[in-house]
Amino acid sequence: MRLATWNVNSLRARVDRVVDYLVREDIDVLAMQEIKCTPAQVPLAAFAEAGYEVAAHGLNQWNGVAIASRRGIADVETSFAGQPAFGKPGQDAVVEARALGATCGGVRVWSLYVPNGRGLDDPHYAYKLEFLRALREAARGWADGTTVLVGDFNVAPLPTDIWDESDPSAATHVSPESRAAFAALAEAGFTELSRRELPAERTYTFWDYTQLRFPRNEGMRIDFAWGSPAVAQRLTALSVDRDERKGKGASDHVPVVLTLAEVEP
DNA sequence: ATGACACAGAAACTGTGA
Repeated sequence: MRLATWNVNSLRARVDRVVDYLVREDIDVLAMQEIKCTPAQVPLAAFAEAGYEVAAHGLNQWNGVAIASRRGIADVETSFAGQPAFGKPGQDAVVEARALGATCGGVRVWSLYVPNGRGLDDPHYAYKLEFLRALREAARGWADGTTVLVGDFNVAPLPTDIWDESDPSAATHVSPESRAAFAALAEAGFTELSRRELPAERTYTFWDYTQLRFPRNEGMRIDFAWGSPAVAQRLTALSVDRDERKGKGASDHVPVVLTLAEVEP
């Protein structure tokens, strides 16, 4: 099975590129983040013509997560137990569209969009840390299954995962608290699968649209795949599809794709 | 060349992203 994760930065703006990618790269399951639309607005026909079903969760133009699969898509959940809510002061807090679980081809897939954090003194930062803490607690109950947690974690775990650790726009991605909250997912029994498969230096999954960040390869590695032991055992390959950042109409993130050995039925 | 922000929704700008 080939399973990918991709922050698409608007599914409606990117659907042609996304479906082209699925077909060209022979992807079975794609977890998407930042679809920026409601389920009713998802361009289902383009996926269906290519043989994919889609489950989506989106409340408005912000955030939004989805999974496309040609291996079936069952038991959809639109949040995890304990997932925190967020709201501006004076507004009701809402559990945002940042997690979608579904079972595809025998693998429990969670498409995750961890809050950015915005700034170290912003309430959004506490929300980010709480989201990662709650995810860790929920994940303890998933570790004995065939489960992957994939998506945009908005954390650059190591100094080598960012072109410049002093970039002020990435303060919430490199803070000790964010890095500790990310690393603590291992306490739930999961393993981050990309680390041993990718070169350590300057292997990024995101490049800002501005300031020639992509041609200069000034990016961040913030999209990851955590696997339960059953998934980690089946991993045969993992790569970053850097070419998807090229050209007009690209997302600012690229896909991370995993190949899992098939199990005998 | 891999190239100089993009998206959505509301309203001709603002919020958000990282």
